[in-house]
Amino acid sequence: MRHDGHVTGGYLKGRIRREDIITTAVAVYAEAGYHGSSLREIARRVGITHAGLLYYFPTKESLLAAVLERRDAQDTERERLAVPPGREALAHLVALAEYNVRHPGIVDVYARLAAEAVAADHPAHDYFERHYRMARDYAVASLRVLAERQELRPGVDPELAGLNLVALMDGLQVQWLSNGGAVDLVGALRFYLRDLLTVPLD
Amino acid sequence: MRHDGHVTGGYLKGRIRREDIITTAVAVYAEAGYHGSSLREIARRVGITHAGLLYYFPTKESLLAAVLERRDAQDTERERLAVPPGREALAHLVALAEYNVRHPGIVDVYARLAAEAVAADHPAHDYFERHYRMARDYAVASLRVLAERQELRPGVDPELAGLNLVALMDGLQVQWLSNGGAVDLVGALRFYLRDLLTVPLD
DNA sequence: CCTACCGATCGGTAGG
DNA sequence: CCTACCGATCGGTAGG
Repeated sequence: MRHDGHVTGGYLKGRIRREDIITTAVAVYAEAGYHGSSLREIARRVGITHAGLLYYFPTKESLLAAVLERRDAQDTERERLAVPPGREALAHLVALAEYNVRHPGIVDVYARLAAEAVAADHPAHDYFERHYRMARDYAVASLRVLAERQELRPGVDPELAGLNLVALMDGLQVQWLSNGGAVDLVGALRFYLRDLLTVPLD
Repeated sequence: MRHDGHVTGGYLKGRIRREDIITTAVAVYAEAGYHGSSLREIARRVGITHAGLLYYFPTKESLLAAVLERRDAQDTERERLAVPPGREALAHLVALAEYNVRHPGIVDVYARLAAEAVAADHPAHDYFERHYRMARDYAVASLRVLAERQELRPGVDPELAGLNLVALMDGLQVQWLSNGGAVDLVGALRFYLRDLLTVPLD
């Protein structure tokens, strides 16, 4: 208990401050990318100095790592990716796209970082390589399940269609961002999936 | 004629130097993006100082504009985009993808710039918005032509399939770049088109 | 968490 | 095209 009557709660204030910094970093990354963002700008929005920020995250890279970790945790939580591959998983994919369309900031960071991280020496390169591989495997596995149940249109290769599904979502996001949301991202995704299946998703 | 016997050719040397600078800029953009590139690094590779580079391109932005202009000119030349929308146009798209796969550097610049230019205040923003719109219109028009000839699989909406085609090419490029070419970009594109048509492309 | 600082790098300009 | 410079900004550190 401090003399002003407030309880600091041990490390609680520190954890809140860390979360605050991460949230702010996401917003700044969305505007300027990772390389284009400065610790000073992020710190300014949080209300501390850039040296103060470095007290919580010792390097610029460690802050990026924290941003990516939190994103993974949130995705897993929200979409309950524990859902086994299959029809329900594809429905979740559409739900995720719908969520993203309502939260352009998230899409923005992601698209920007993914493109930056194409460079092999980018600090997020391995993260995105892993992320894409997992997304592809999940999509392919889901389509394989449908194929076994004869719910996939004849001639559709689960391997290639799964790769295309992930690529399509990515490409649609970039176009959707580029022209300020005029592209019907969710409609195009639904069309692709409906066209692939013999039994509609919903 | 100079005393060393060489002919400078009036403005020829200048034009060659300009081309040299643009070519070098493309390579550096591919490695570091636009914002991440410095005039000093580009100038160093060309063998002049950054102040010397600014003699040819007065600002960093004007160099970017020159890069994009040359890319457009080359695309139009190589793929003879004068080809009217239709079956042949789609075949050209596959040929372009095959060409790109053999020239990763070009894909790299493009993917990086497109993602950077998502930001409304990026100097290449308008360029990419225009580029995407033209690509979409061209794809949609081509699919409409096929639809009239009953060469499109029933149920395929030319509007959505055209949007998806452009998005797919973009998304495939990013994944292909991310994992060092292990993704079968051309195969996936061919599969998508074959699946769309009732009469094979080739 | 802050003040104060470091070395490095940036785009651009002056003046030739 | 170059030398020499400017003001601004960067990530990171010392020392408290």
